Amino acid sequence: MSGARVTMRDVARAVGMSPMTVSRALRSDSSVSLETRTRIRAAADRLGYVYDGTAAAFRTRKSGFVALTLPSLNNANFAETYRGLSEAMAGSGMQLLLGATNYQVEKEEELVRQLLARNPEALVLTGGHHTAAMRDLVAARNLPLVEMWDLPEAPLGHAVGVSTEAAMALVVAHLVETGRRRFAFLGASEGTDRRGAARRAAVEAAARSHGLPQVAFIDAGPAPVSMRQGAARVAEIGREIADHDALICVSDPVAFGALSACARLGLDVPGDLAITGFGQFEVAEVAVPQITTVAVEAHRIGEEVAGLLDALLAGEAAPRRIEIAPRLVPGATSAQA
Amino acid sequence: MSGARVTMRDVARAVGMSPMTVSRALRSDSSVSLETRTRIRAAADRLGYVYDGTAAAFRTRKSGFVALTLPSLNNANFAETYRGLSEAMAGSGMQLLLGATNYQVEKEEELVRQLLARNPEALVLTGGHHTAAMRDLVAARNLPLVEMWDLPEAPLGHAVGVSTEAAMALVVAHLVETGRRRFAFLGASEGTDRRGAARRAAVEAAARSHGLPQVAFIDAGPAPVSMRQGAARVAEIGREIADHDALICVSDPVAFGALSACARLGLDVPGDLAITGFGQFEVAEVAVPQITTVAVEAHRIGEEVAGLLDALLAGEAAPRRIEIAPRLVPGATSAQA
DNA sequence: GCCTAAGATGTTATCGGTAACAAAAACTGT
DNA sequence: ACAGTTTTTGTTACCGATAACATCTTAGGC
Repeated sequence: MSGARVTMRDVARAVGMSPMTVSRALRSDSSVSLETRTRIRAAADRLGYVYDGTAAAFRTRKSGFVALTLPSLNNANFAETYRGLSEAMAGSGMQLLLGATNYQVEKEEELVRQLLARNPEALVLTGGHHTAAMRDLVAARNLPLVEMWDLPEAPLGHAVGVSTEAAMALVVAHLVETGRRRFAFLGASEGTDRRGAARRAAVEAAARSHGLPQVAFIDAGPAPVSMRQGAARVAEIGREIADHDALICVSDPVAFGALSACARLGLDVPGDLAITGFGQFEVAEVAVPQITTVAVEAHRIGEEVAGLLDALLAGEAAPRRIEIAPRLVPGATSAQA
Repeated sequence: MSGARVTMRDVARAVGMSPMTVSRALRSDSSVSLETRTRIRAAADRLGYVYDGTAAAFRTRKSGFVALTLPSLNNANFAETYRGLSEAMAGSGMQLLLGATNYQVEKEEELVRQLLARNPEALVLTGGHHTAAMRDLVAARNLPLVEMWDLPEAPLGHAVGVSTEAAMALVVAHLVETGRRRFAFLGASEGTDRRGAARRAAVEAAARSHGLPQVAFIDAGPAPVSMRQGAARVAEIGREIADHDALICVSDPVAFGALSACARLGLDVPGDLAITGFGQFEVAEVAVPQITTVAVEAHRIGEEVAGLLDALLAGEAAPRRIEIAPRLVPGATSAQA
């Protein structure tokens, strides 16, 4: 049952070979004969041997960890990026060490501290905004570093992400084409969501370049904002929301909330008001009417990050910024006015 | 920058003491005199010493990890449980090591192997169904083990979860009260989703006990099934779906998909058909009409698991099973017929 | 046959902390 | 002042895997 743990030595004894050979065999290494290898594998299974990564990490001074921060797990896009990353890294022997920041930069700093204590071989951060202390922390380590989703002009290390400007320009252009000009942006309170703020700024810039009037800002409360907040805020405003003719929402869940509230208010979408979201969440496609959104290849972001890491860990050169092109997915919530 | 790395031995030499004393001083062991401790701390700083957690983990065989498997991150309930767990464990110095199984038991086994390689001090699994090899694997380790969400009669270790029977009985009773009798269950294909299959079985049992006719099964395809699959399947069936008078969906996202499809088909919910979901996802509350669902305190499951782990890691006794009571949240999709 | 190259396996010595036990130094009360 | 405690420091022996180097086979060339 319990007893002493099974080590390579035990496996070695069982097959009458040296622990070194067992080590080589289990790491699927070249120089062990096929027969020996299968014999060792079988013995290991039989004895219930489990590889001790801690010991290996200690000896080789390689933790096998890639540390990763995400704002939240409960977000289809981040979850999908995680999947892409984890699938693409499956063969590499690296393990992901995940932490959630709940959208707070201070939390991120603390989290990164904890993650660094595990001696990760690389660090992947979501977002391009960090505390100064955090930047020092990672600079001192001199680790391969990738920021994702955002696409800073000057990344701390490398970056894989979407140009917010490009993405929001698509939305604004589309709304202009379908005849809208009085825009409002629905997102989280000032200062609580950098990514959202960047989207808003990009919308404003695009609106200016189209010669549109000032874009109104509707505050849905502190981040994270989702369906509930979107719905509540629009419900609170009531039918006056239709003084605008397009409501650009910071994300699809928020857009869905707004859409629901409109339905309850008896407003016609897109007749009285166009609504757009961001992120191509499932709810945008399934909602009635289908919500206009921007698709970002979340899974591919993960894959590209994995590719970068692969190169960086192998000491190869790698592109500093990888831009993932956003794509407009026109839905029925912004059909021709 | 860096030459040879600075170890405790170097620090010890610098202050003329033994490495053991340095070790104690840096861990703020009370048995080191204050003066010695400050002297050692100063020397460590001066020399640029960095504590090697890997070495400590290796020697003490305490990794400070709690390993955790989740079927998917992209699920509000699991994400919330993760949050509950991680928040409740924040002070304990333990770190969560997460892996996603994508709802496959074979994947779970492989994943658990990887996680065990990190010498976690406890293991938390989502679900109560595992491969035999996995059960052996964890039995051999003799680790504190908690299964969550499901509530097996005989847990491998401990369990925190919801009684599926109780939950689905609430739904069935509610539908009977509001005048429905011709039930259909919409969920993933046979054999691809244990948790879903259990819900279906529970619905059938409850229906029998109410003397209702056989519950029809509508196959939404292999797990995981979500909004898209629910919508597609109902769209495919068309208006005949209303031959039933209640559609019990395996989850809220599926229910929302079904609801959308009904809207597109011009069916009146709840007039032509009642719809229920499971899990109190945000979409259930925000959808129009609001979807009847079953609330499970996902965050609390995480907290309770953390409490259990706390006790188990301290070597204290702990309850074998903790049952979280489900609660019906009646929405408009099942209003009185 | 003999010799060399390539292939397969073995030996030794750690990596950097810390548990367990041992001992010296500093107190305590009588 | 001395035995008994308590506090502080030291010694020894690992934890389990693997890098580096050494050794033994086997195959093939001449």
